[in-house]
Parts: sequence; structure tokens; C-alpha cells
Amino acid sequence: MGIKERKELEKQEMRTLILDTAMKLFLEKGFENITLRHIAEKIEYSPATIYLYFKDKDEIIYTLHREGFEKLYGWQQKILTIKDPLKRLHKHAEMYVSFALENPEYYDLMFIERAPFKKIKEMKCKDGMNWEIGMRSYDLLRKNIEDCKKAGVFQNTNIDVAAFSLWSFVHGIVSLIIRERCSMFPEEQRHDLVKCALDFMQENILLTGLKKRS
Amino acid sequence: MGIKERKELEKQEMRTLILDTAMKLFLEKGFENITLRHIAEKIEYSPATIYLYFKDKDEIIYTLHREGFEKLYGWQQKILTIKDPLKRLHKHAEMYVSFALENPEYYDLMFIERAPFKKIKEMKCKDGMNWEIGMRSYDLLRKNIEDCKKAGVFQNTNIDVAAFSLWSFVHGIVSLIIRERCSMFPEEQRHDLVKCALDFMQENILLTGLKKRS
Amino acid sequence: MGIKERKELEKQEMRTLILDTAMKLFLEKGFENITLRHIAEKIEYSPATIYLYFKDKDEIIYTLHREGFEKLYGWQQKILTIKDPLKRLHKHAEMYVSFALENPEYYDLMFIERAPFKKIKEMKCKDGMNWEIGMRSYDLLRKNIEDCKKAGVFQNTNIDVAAFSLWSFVHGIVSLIIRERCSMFPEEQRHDLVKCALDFMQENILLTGLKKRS
Amino acid sequence: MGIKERKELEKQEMRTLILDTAMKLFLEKGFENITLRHIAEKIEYSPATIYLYFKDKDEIIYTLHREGFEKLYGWQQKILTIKDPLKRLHKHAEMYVSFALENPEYYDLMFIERAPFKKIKEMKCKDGMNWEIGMRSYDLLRKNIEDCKKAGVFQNTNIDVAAFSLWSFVHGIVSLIIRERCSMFPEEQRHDLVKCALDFMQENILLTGLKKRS
DNA sequence: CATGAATGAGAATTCATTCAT
DNA sequence: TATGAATGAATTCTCATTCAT
Repeated sequence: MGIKERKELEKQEMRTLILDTAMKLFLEKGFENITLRHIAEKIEYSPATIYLYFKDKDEIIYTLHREGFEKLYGWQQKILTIKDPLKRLHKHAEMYVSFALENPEYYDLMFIERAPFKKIKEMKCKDGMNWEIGMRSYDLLRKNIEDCKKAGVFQNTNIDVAAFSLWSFVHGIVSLIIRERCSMFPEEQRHDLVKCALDFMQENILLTGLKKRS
Repeated sequence: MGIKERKELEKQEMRTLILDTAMKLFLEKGFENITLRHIAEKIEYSPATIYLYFKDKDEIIYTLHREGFEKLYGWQQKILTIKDPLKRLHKHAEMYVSFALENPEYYDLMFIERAPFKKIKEMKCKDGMNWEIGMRSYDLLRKNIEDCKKAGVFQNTNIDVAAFSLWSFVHGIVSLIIRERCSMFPEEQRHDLVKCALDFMQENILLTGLKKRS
Repeated sequence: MGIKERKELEKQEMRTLILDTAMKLFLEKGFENITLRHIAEKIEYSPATIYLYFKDKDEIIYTLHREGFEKLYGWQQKILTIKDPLKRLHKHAEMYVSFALENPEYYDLMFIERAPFKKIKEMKCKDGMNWEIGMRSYDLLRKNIEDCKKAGVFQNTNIDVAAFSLWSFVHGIVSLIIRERCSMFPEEQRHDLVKCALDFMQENILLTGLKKRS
Repeated sequence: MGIKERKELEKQEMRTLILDTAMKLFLEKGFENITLRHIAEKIEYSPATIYLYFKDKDEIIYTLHREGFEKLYGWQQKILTIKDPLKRLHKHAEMYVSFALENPEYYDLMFIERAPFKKIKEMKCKDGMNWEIGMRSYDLLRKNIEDCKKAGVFQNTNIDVAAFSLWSFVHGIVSLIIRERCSMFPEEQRHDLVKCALDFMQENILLTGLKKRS
């Protein structure tokens, strides 16, 4: 079976190559400028070859979209071990931002880009499960906040409101950066700025919650 | 000069017509689906005519981008009369969100869309002033926070950090909505959710600042 | 209005040029080999130009199809003046054959080709009228036979049976020729052969009917 | 030689499998929509495999074409035993129609489709024999008519004229049906219609001949 | 001022065919 | 014998842009 397995592996590698290349182009040129042609040129294959690995362009995008959510979910696992819910929530935010800034193409596709939706909306009808994978991540956040509530923080706050607020905050941070609306802050300071903004959040929101508790 | 002036006026009106139509289509069909042909059809002129008023498609987009910032700046003027800096800051946030949700096409173009940048980056070289108009809005926010500081809030916080944080928060809210990442919240609840999120911010951030002061 | 009219005329001429060229290619290369590219090359315009005159390829084919039936119907008018129904029926057959052999591309599209049907079937749903134009021609045949019956011929024959039979006969003749299944008959004899076959029909079918009458 | 023979047999079987599958697809999807890939998928071999058994797509079609004529010739044998030439001729026509309607894919390819000709014309140069197989069937018809003449029917008619006429008649019937030009006759009546048309022919042509004889 | 006509460049996709293994 | 991988050449169609009038 060695041969069959290697074949399978090579096929997988090709798919990965195509996906990575698509992602690189996405990052460089923006979403609407990914074309099969460009991808094919970059990997030095003919456009027709790509169709041996993916049904069509949509499937590439859809796969990337899904992959992104898998990846994010993977990152999120790392913080589940933290016992203290408040600390965990803080780490949660940090991790989210790191994920976004280290995988801006994925993040963009997952949370900013408008394009992939035609396909994804169609899919939704078929398996109803498409956003589920994204939902898992949201549920993790909700649960974290629930734990905080149990621990006495956000007592009077509706969970969804808190979740949406915190999510908005971190999403705002990274999407302003990814979509380059931060030219007023010198490039080299941005990293610190993000860190400070996260601290700002912690001090004002999370710690506040803590104080209210006591 | 009467004739010349009228001519100028008519020219202006035509430009406005084109811009408005473009914006309408932008809203209806999404950004990447605007074509000059669509615009031309809607205003019942030939595509070639548009080139008499704008150098190319990019210039249309660039103009809309600029217009958006003018508009936002106009909205922001309304809150300058509020004396209490904290109250003013709160209104500032509210107004920003309203602007975004009532003018989603503009907001999208100004703060989310990737497209206008080719053009804007080129322009930057020429007049260096392109973001200045956006900067005015940011400066207003900064100044508002400065006033808060003078009034004793955000004492220990760097102004840019606070500004960026608050901006991120409201930007996060509206961009999740505009780019339709809120399907987990039923459509009819979203308006409330936004309001609650703003309240959440005020309670936890602004009021906290206030408490610290006392 | 002279200018407008000339423009309109020129537009019409271009449409005609495209249609004629398509038809020529159809004849030369068979239906499945009409491509917009080929048409464009032949008329020495760019492929994009064709789209200024026709919505898409289907519209070209559909138009040709319709045109063919109009043409046939026009030809059929010529024999309506013949009083004697039997003579008229004979002329009817002759005319049908002439139409087919002088306009083989049209005939092929109308009565042999399989392809245009996707489009035409769709259309059917929309206006229900698509075959009506072809039906008019069939009705003419039916009516002719009805008249013959009144005149005492085909007394015991169902009209549709007679119509279908006669139609089959002439269709058989021309479609064997158009689709080149007559290579056993030397090219130069074919014209006579067709004539003789028509006579054969008249003698055996029409005249027979006549005799039965007496 | 056992091995060699089995090999040969297996090869033959594979060719048959490919041909049958092609025919099935031809029937299902229409001629121009057969692709080697489809055939390959259906027989669960790779497209490349097909090239081990056939030089190219044309050869497959050409073979089917030839096969069709073999088949028809086979069917025609069945009526040779009928003594009475007139009866035989009538059965001849019936059999032809049955063959066509029961094997529409073959009939279409043999007598309607334009496609196989590129290949066949080339072949003709090489062996000159390509239509010979079809000719045998035509000769059978001619001979049948000759016999009728000898029996006193079609006395004054040229054999080829009679043959071509009768052939045209039955070809007309089946090709109108196969290429779906009979939508004016409800599906369920078509079978009867064909039968009636054949009767119509017999009464008017064959029996007429008979009467003339007496 | 306005436009009808035209197009080059480029998009996604399909298919028969080849060839090294 | 069989095939997985690859592709060149086509296909339809779209769009921003130009230019003579």
C-alpha cells in the first residue's frame, strides 16, 4: 500500500500547494484578484491542472474558509486549560488577536471579506453545517463568559452582549490593522499599540468586573 | 461669467448624479460588482459619457471615499457643542455607529474595503493629503479624549491607546454587522445588541474612568 | 431623423452579417462547430463585438431558427392562390423541397439539428409561442389536405395521418440529401432523382386518391 | 495459442464494453455531449485506457457507425424468407422503422448525425469500402423492388426512383420522431401515427402498384 | 457635450489527448 | 495492461476603456 499512500500524500501536497498559493495571492492582491490563472502561473502549472484537485474556484475558497475556522479552533484549544476564567478570557482575547495578525489572509477571509458568501450561503442550504464550525469558536467565547459570570464577573450583563462586545473589540483592533486603516500609527509602534489596547480592555472591562464583584 | 458658472454647476450636478448612482449600486450589489456600464445604464447615459466627468473608475471610487470622510466629519460637528467631555465621548461613539449603519456603503469604502487603495496610494505621492481628511476625524476623537483626561478620566492612559481602543470597539461592532458576521444573532435583535454593546462600553470603560477619578 | 434611421439600418445590417456568417459556418462545419470566435474571425471583428448585437450565442441560434420558419412561411404563401387543392398540394410538396434544398442550413436547423432545443425549450415555457410559428406551416398543410378531402380525395384517411405521411415523405427526401446519405446516387443525378421521387409520390398517392374518388 | 486467443478475446470484450457504454451515453445525453471522460467513468477505467483500445474518439464513433450497419443488415435478413415480393417490401418498411425506433442511437448515427463523416471520409480514401456495408442494405431494397417489378408492380418506375422514394418515406417518419419534431402529436399517439403512416403508404403506393398491375 | 461602436485583455471552465511510470 | 498527472487549445462571456463622429 506504500505506493497508494504516497500517491495520496502527493495529491494532498498539491492541494496544499494550491491553497497556499491562493492564500499568498489573496494577501498580496486582495480577494477579487485571485484568479485560477494567477495561481496556476505561480505554481507553474497549467490552469487545467488545478481542476484535477478542486472542482472549481469556489471550492478553493470554500476550503480555505473552512480551514481558517479549523485553525482558529485549534488555537483556541490552547487556552482551555487555564482555570481562572478571567485570566482565560484575557488570554482568549490575546490569542484571537495573535491568530488574526499571524494569519491575516485567513482572518480576512473568515471575518472581513465579502466574497466567499455566495458559495457558503448555498452550502448552508445543503448541509446547514457551514457556520457551525465558526459557531464553535463563538460558543467557546460565550462559555468563557458564562464561567466568568459564575465567578462573579459580568453579573448584570447579558452573555451575548458581553460576548459580542468583546468580540467587536478585538475584531475592531485586528481588522483596522489588516485592512490598513492605521497609517496614523507608525508601523513599528503598532505592535505595542495592540498590546496596550488589549491591556486597556483588561483594565477597564475585565478588572472592572472584578472590582464590582468585591 | 454667468455661462461659465452655469456650465460648472451642470458639470457638478452630473458628477453628483454619477457618484450617487455608483453608491446606490454599491449598496445593492456589493462593491466588486459595480461596473461602469451599470452606472451608465442607471443614469441613462452611455458609458463613454462617464469618462467626461471622471478620469476612470478609480477616480469615482476615490471621490466617494473622500466624500464619505467629508460626511463623517459633518456628522461629528454635531456633537462638538456638548460640554461634558465624557458625555461628548459617549455621544461620539453613538454617532459613529449611527453614521456607519445609516451609510454602510460609505463606511465600508472608508474603513473596510480594500479596493480604493491602489488609487489612494498613488495620490498620496502626489498630494500627501489624502488621509488628512480622515485624520481630522481621528483628531477629533483624540481631542475628545484629551478633554476627558483634563476632566480627570483616563488619567493613566496614553491618548492614542485610548483613542485606538475606543475606535476599535465601535469599528468592530459596525464592521461585524456590515460584513454580515452576525448571523448568530437574529436580525431583529441586532439593533438592540448594538445599543447594549455601546452601553456595555460606557459602563465599563467610561464610567470606570469616572469612578477612578473620584 | 435621417441619422437615427441610418444608424438603425447599420445595426440591422450588422446583425444580418453576423447571422449570415453563422449560417455559412453552420453549413460548412456543422452545427456544433459554430463558435462565436469563428464568426468573429470571419467577419473580422472581435468576439466582444458580437455581444453588442446579440445577448449570447443562444440568441443567435434562436434568431436563425425563427427566421427559418418565417422564411418557410413566406414561401408557402406563394401556393395559396392555387385553386385546385390537389394541384396545390402537389405544389406544396415541390415548394417544400425547393425551400429545403435552396436553404439547407435553415432547413437543417429547423428540422434536423438537435442542438437548438435547449434554448427553445426554455423559451417555450416563457411565451409558449415558439413552435407556433412552425405550427402555422403545419396547419397550412393540414388545411390543404382538408381541402383535398372536401374535393373527394383521401376520403377515408385521417387528416393528421395524411399530413404526417406526406411531410415524412418530403422530409425524408431532403434530409437524406442534406445530411449526405445519397452518395450512391451521383451528384449530378440527384436533382432529377428528387423530381422523380416527387412525381412518384404524386402518381401513387395523389392521383390514386383522385382515381378512388371517381 | 490459447493465451494469445484469450488475450484477443479479452481485448474484444473491452472494446465491446467501451462501445456499448458510448452508445448508452449517446442515447442519454445526445451525441455532442459524449466525452471520453464520461465513458471512462461509466466503465470505471481511466480515460487513458480507452486509447489502448481505440486510436481516438473518432474511431469509436466510426466503429459504432459500422456496427449499426451490421445490425441493420442482420435485421434485414429476417424478411428475406418472405416469398411474395410485395408483402416482403411492406415488411421491409416495417422492419426498417422498428429498427430505427428501437435503436435510435444507431439510426441517428447512421442516417442523421453529421459527425462521423470527418473520419469516414478519410477512411474512404484508404479502403474505399466504407459505405459498402451500408450499400448492402440499399441493394437489398433495390432487389426487393426489382422482384416487385418482376411481379408486375412499379412497372413504369425506375428502380432507383422507387427505392429512393420508399426509403425517403420511412426515413422521414423515423427521423422526424427521433429528432423530436413531432411535438404536435401527443406522445402516446405517435406509435399509432407511425403505424397508420405505414399503412397509408401501403395502401397508396404498394396496393396502387398492385391495382395497376391488374 | 455625448455617444455608438469597437476591442484587448482576461475571466472560468472543458476536453481530447499524451506520456512516464 | 493500466493509469495518474498534466496540458494546450478551445469555449463563452465580461469589462474598462478608447475614439471617431
